[in-house]
Amino acid sequence: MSEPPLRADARRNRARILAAAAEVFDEHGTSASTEEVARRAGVAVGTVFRHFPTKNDLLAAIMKDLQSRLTAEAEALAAKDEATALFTFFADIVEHAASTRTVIHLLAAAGTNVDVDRQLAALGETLDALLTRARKARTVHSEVRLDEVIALLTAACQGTLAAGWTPDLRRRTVARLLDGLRA
Amino acid sequence: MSEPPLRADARRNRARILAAAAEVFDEHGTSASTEEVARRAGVAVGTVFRHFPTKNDLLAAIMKDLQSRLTAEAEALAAKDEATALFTFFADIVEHAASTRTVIHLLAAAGTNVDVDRQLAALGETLDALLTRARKARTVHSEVRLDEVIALLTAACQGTLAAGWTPDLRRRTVARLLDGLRA
DNA sequence: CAGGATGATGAGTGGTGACTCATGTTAGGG
DNA sequence: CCCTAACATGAGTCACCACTCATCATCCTG
Repeated sequence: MSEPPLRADARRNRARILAAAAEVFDEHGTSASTEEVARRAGVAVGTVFRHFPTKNDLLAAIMKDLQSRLTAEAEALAAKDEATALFTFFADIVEHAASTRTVIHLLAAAGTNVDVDRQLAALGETLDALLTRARKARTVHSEVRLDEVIALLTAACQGTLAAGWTPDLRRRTVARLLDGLRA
Repeated sequence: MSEPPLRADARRNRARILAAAAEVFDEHGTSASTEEVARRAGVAVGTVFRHFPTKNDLLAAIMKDLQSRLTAEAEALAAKDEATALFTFFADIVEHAASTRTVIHLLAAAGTNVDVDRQLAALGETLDALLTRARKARTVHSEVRLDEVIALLTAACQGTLAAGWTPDLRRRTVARLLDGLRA
C-alpha cells in the first residue's frame, strides 16, 4: 500500500511541478501543454510524467488541493453565520472561478473523469451541509434542492470565464442568481 | 463586391457541407475535425476548404443561420404574448442548447471571434426588444439589465451542456434562474 | 566515500488536425 | 460537341502534443 519515501530531490521537484501546473492551468486552461508545465517548473517533461503518469493524474492532484481549500473555506463561513454561509460561499466560488480556470474544470468535468468525480462528490457534501443550515435558518427557498444549487454554481462559473464577464457584471449576475434561491 | 454565380455542383456541395457541419458540430462540439465534416458531407477535405478558407469561417456561416432562426422565434413569441415572451424565449434557448452545442459556441465566443461577435450583437438586440416589452408589462424586475440577461442565458447554456444536466434538473434550474428575474 | 538504486534528462515516437497544391474531373457557354 | 475555366480530389506538409526510453546524474545507505 504505502510506497517507499521519495528522495529529497524528487520531493522538491514534485512540489515545483504541482505549483507550476496550478499556475499554467489557471492561466491557459486545462488544454495547456505538459511541456509548458515542465518549463515553468524548471524541469524536463520526463520528470513530470515520472511523477504523474498521465496529464489527467496531474489535473486530479491539483483538483484535490483545490477541493480541500474550498471545503475549509465553507466550514469557516458556516462557523461565522449559518444563515448566509451558503450565499457567501456561492459568491466566493464564482469570484474564485473568475481568476482560476481550474475551478471550472472541477465543476464541469463531472462524469468524464473518475478522479474528478470524487472531488466533486466531496464538494457536493460541503454544499449540502450549507444548504441544510440555510434551510433551518429559512434564508433559502424551501423547495430548492442540492442539485439545483450545484447546477447554478456550475453555470455561473462557466459563464464568468467563458464569456469574460466584467467584475461588475459578475456581481450583478450572481446577485440575480441568488435572488432566485432566497426564501 | 458580388462574386460570379457558383457552378451547379459547387452550390450543391456548399449546401451539403453546411448541413454536415451543423450536424457534426452539434454532436461533437466545435473541436470536431474538418475531416469528419467532409466525410459526413460525402466530399473531400479540399472541397470544404475551398468553400470555407478556415474552420472559423465555416463556424461563422453556421452561427449566422442559427442566429436568424432564433431571432425569428423571438419575434413569433413576442407577437403571441409580450409579457412572457422573454421568459419563454430564455427557456427555449436553453432547451435548444441541451441538444445542439452550436448555441453554446455562439453565446460563449464573445470577444474571441469577430464574425461571431456580429451574430451575438444581433441576438442581443432581439433580447433587448423582449426585455423592453417585459418591463412595460411589469413582469420583469425593474432593475434587471440586458447584460445580466445575456450573462444568465450564457451561464445556463454552458451549464446544461458542460455538466450534462438531466431534462428535469434543467427545467428546475431554469425556473430558479427566471425567479431571480421576475418582478 | 563507494556503489547500487532511485530519479532526471530530452530527443524521439506516434497520433491528430488544420490547411495546401499538383493533378484529374466536370459544367456549361459558344 | 468541345474546350476551358471552375471545381473536386486526397496525399502530403507543418505544427502540436501526450507519452517513452536509453542514457546520464544524484542521493543516500552501509
